[in-house]
Formats: sequence, structure tokens, C-alpha cells
Amino acid sequence: MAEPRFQRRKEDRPQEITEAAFAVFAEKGYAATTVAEVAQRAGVSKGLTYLYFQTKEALFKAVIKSVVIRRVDALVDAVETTELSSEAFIRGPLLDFMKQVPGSPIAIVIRLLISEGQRHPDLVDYYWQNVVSKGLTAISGFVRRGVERGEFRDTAVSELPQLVLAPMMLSMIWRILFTKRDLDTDKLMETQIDMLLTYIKA
Amino acid sequence: MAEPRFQRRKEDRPQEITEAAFAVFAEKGYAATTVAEVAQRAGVSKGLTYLYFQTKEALFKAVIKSVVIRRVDALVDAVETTELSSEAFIRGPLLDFMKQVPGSPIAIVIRLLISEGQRHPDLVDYYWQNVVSKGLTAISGFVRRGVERGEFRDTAVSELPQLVLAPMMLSMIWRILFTKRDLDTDKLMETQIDMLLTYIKA
DNA sequence: ATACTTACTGACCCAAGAGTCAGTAAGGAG
DNA sequence: CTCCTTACTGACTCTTGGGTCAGTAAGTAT
Repeated sequence: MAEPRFQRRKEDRPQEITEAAFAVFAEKGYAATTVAEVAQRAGVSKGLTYLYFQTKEALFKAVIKSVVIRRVDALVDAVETTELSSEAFIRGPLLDFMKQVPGSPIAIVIRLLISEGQRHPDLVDYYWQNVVSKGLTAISGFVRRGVERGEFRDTAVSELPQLVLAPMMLSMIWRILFTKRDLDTDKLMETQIDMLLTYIKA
Repeated sequence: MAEPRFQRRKEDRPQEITEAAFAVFAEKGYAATTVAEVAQRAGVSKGLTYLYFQTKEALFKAVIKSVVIRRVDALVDAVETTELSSEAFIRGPLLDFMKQVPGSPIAIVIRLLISEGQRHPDLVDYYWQNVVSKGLTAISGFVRRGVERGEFRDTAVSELPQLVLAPMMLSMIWRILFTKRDLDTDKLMETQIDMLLTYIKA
């Protein structure tokens, strides 16, 4: 008896295709990715891909959105509920979060957005609202709370949460471009945090 | 009398084509750029482009290399010859340099490298050697000199010149992605420098 | 078993764009 | 002016890849 030529698995297909697409986009970027290869990696025909996603662009958007991170929400929650002192929170959970981002799928999404963002402003907006804005607001609010509590001085850092994340961004770009040249990205972020705390501590 | 249909300007063509190509690559990225459009903007036929550049990829590489910046060399020189105190130099010329980079062609090259770097490791190496490495070495050496002179404490910053440049990187990415959301990138960099100096001053 | 729905396939179409090349004319030499 | 070299053109080829759809067979209901 021959195996059945295929299985019908309507429920699972979209995610399977999305995951395969993420892998290929990550390797090759948007333009150099072919729908045929995505389909092949997902183990389906090209036609099926077009049953679930109207165009290659729609597939791309689905992929980006599928990588919206609960991690950011987790961070926002942690900020609001932590019992730690502001300094302890920054040196602990926040720093840990920062350390893991450059090696996570977020880094790949950022790279794809940098490459393709110009032609997909709605995607950039989406990411802004669901990731960047949330993260920045959380950090900013956290610093302000530290100021109110008398733990921190009132500095420009309250309005520039980007200062906390700058070395994380650099680490992401660094890993994308200069994998071979070694840079202790963890130490980079630790030092920034150390510097920052020295600067703002009351 | 009809105008001549074209002029022969062997000397100027390569640069004209390179400049047009830079503009188109900047707008659309590598893959979405067509050689036909580059030629049109340069005011030449597609065929001529292939006389001076064997392939689209060769054109791309030529474009990237053409934007190697004398600015970096200027910075390196300035570091070595300045009469300013270390702090004054950092707050002055170095900060000025950092402020102008995110709006310069360098930012565009970085974006192109992030997008296409994976498939052109030799280009990344080239940029590493001619720009990044030089810049980092200069900053690192400068900080070390400050330490020797007793102006600065001996901190991790000597081995992590990336800390100085991190907010510049973030500013570049920010402008690429979030043009609309305003962020005072100058103030970001100023604050980082202020923080850094407070941290390392003896 | 049989009939029916529809998830799925794979061969196909067609536009776009990289790269080619035979021919043309600009411009200099004699 | 005439000839010669070659910078330059533009129409051509051919491949690649996005998107389509008629047909097939998996699974389900009766």
C-alpha cells in the first residue's frame, strides 16, 4: 500500500508555513526569499501557501506579526509588580532581559524591519506600538518612579529611556554584521547599566 | 542641426553611475533596485552600465566602497594631533562627529550592509577594516591616553569603545525606522557622553 | 460502498529584470 | 575632409519567480 500522498491539516498549516517562512526570511531577507523554497521547507506545495496567504507580502507581514513577543509584556508586568528596589530591578531582571534579546528572534525581526521597513510603514507602526513603545514607556516610567521614591536624581534619563537600550541595539547590529569579531556584548550592557546607575543614583 | 545623441565622457561615467546607483540603492535597497533605473538616473543606457561594471553586484560593491569616509580618517588624525584636554576633545570634536553621522551617507551604507551583509562578507570585512576598526581603535586609544595622563580612571570603557558609539548606532536605526516619532538624538548622545565622562573622570 | 466537500498538488502563465551584442556615431588623428 | 577607434545605444534573449487554477485525492457523512 502506498502512503497517502498528503494529509489534510487545515489547522496546522498556517503556522507551519509561517515558521518555515521565518527561517528563510531570516537567512536570505525578503527579496531573496522565494515562495517555492518556503513551501518546500514547510513540506507543502507552493499552491497551498497561496491558499493561506494571498501574496508573498501578506506572508511576510504574518511572519513579522507572529514574532510579537510576550516577553515585552512580561517585562512591563514585572516593572509594575516587582518588590525589588529600582537599582536591584535594573541590575537583575531588566539586564537579563536585555542580554537575551540580541540572540532572540527579535533581532531577526529588527533586521528585516531595517531592510524592508521603508516599503511597509504599517509593519513598522505595528512594531512600534506593540513592542518599542511599550518597552520604552515601561523603562521611562520605572526611572520616574525611582525619582519619586528618592532613589534617583532627576536627570534627562527619564525622558531618554533609549539610553538604557542603546548598547542592546548595538549588540544586535554587531552580531548581525560582525559575528566573527568578538565583542563581549554582555559586559557592554553591564557596564552601561553600571554607568547609568552611578549617574542617576541620588 | 540636431544635438549630438550622446557625449563620450569615459572619465566621468563611472562616478556618475555610482552616484545614481547610491541614490537608488538608498531608496529601494539592493534587490528592489533595477539596473535600468540606475542607468536612467545617470542619464545613460543600461548597456553602458555593463561596460563599466560587470554585474549588478559589482556595481553594488563599488557603491559601498565609494562611500568610504575621509571623515573617519579625519577623526583619527584629530585624535592624534589635538591639543585639547581629553574631556574637551570628547565633548567637542568627537561629539560633533557623532552627531553628524546618523544623517550622513554612512547611515545608508550601514543599512545596506545590515540588509545585504550576509551575502557579501567581503564587503563587511572591507568596512570593518576601513571604518569600524579604525574608529574604535582611535577612541579606545584616546581613552587609554586619558588614563595614562591621569585624567581618567582605568575602567572597562578602555576595552569597550562601543559604549561611546552605542547611542550613535541607536540614533541611526531610529532615524531609519521611526522618522516620524521624534527623538532628540543629539541630546541622547550628549547625555551619554556626559554620563560616560562622569563615570570615568579621575 | 458511495457520494460529497475541500485541502492540496503541480503544471502552467506571464511580467520583470539581469545580462548581451550588433550596430551607431562621437570625436580625434592624419 | 576622411578614416578609425571605441564610447555608447537600444533592442534582444533567457531565466527566475510571483501568482493561478484545473484537477486529484484525503477524509467524512450517510
